Amino acid sequence: MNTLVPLHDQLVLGKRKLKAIFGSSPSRTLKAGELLGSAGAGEGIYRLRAGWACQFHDLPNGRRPILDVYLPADVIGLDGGVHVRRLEDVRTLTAAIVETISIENGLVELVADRPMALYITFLLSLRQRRSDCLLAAISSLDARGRLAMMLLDFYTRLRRRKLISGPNYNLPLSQVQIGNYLGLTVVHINRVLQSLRSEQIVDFEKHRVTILDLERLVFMARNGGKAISCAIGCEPALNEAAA
Amino acid sequence: MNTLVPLHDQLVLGKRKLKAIFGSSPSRTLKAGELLGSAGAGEGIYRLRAGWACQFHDLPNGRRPILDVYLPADVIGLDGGVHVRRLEDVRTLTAAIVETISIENGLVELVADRPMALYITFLLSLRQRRSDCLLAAISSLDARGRLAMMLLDFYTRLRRRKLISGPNYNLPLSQVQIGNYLGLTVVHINRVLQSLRSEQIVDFEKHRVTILDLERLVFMARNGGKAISCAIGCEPALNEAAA
DNA sequence: CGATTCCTTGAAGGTTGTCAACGTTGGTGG
DNA sequence: CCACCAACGTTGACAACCTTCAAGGAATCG
Repeated sequence: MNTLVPLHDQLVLGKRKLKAIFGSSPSRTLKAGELLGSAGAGEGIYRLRAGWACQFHDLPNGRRPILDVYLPADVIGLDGGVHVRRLEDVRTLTAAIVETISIENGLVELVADRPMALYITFLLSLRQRRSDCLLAAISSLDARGRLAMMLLDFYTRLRRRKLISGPNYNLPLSQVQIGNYLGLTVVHINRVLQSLRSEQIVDFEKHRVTILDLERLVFMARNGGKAISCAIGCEPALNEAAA
Repeated sequence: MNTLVPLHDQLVLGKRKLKAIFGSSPSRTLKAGELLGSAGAGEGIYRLRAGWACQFHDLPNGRRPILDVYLPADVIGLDGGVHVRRLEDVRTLTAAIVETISIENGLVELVADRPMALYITFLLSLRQRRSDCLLAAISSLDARGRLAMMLLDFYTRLRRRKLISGPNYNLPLSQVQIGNYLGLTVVHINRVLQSLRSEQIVDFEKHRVTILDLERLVFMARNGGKAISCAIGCEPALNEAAA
């Protein structure tokens, strides 16, 4: 544990460096629904200066589940920087400003710097962690639990970045897209959203989320929708390591 | 694309270096069901020289979904190498031999070498890709599709590493664990497995998988269980970029 | 041999999907 | 300004997939 502080310092340094590189990179303004990798053939590395984006995964099935949702300040495309093939595509959900590192071997150069290499592995593990949480939620929570998880996730991420301060935020996903993200159908999403509103837990209207009862929302995101009479240890705690 | 070959060379070099480091690291022999990170307090980086392992995610719910399954030669714990907190734990599924890089800041040192840093990001993106596929399967395939996906995934991974050559392999997961991996219950896994056997598609008995009809299995892993009368483009193709 | 875990089977019920229709919204062009 | 269109939201009825509960049998291990 004695080497933990220098590690942290290196991460901070790497973060700063990467930010500087993105800052001096060309930035584009995109409208809602545009592909991030539209221009060139090769994959790039992106950073959302503003706006939301999301990552699809095309199935031969015809379905297009959403694998991840990116918020302002997120870095996109670090995975896949080494791969050749591409099953996914990333699209903006809103109008957005994107900073791009377009060099084909961008990752090769970034990784040459040790703090930045560390920070990149850190970012990759963050994305992995998001996938893990979503996966856990989808495979073991019912619809209400998943919805609660999603709404809380966006809420805490926005809050941590100081993009919001109150109990409400803008969620630029249609109900169809929410369904594709959570592995449910529109119809069901709609019904669950209504029941959540009628129970004064969350309100989602006109792409505007208002959290009415944070405690119950947290509880549902952990335990699923059906009320479980829990004896011990159900005190909701919202602490997340903000490394 | 002109810089692609050197990138590939660097990856090969990084792979070799990492393998060498693991080779000269202490290796332990574990029995089935043991924690990988049992000994020390800090997290380590592991490599399975032999045996299977899997990663759980504890939910306050009481459930323990399985997030990933590791096969021989897989590297474990690169994600989380930077994190402090830990929601997951990794356990062996069989008796196993594990090579360990136990240094608290192992990742910091590894990343200092550029080819190795690149290879590590490559490994991280591989794991991410597995999560993405599993997520896509769980959120948009029915039980038969998910099971087909899983069985095919292990099959191709083992085949690519030349650990098997025929149409059958050893799968050290109980039906309960398969359920936790695919987001289904034991009972249903059991029924679906039986129907797959009765239809001469796959046989799973005594932890032994035998693929009887690869073509139909691939089709189900892509389109789900219910027979869809597809007009065009349903020729199953098993090509995967073996980067 | 006992004990535990695992597999198996049945019946009943619930959460979710499908289908279909209609209302709403927002943008576009005449 | 209005008509049109497309995407999105909403609602109901019904079916299907899957879960839950319960119990008995098989396998594994000390």
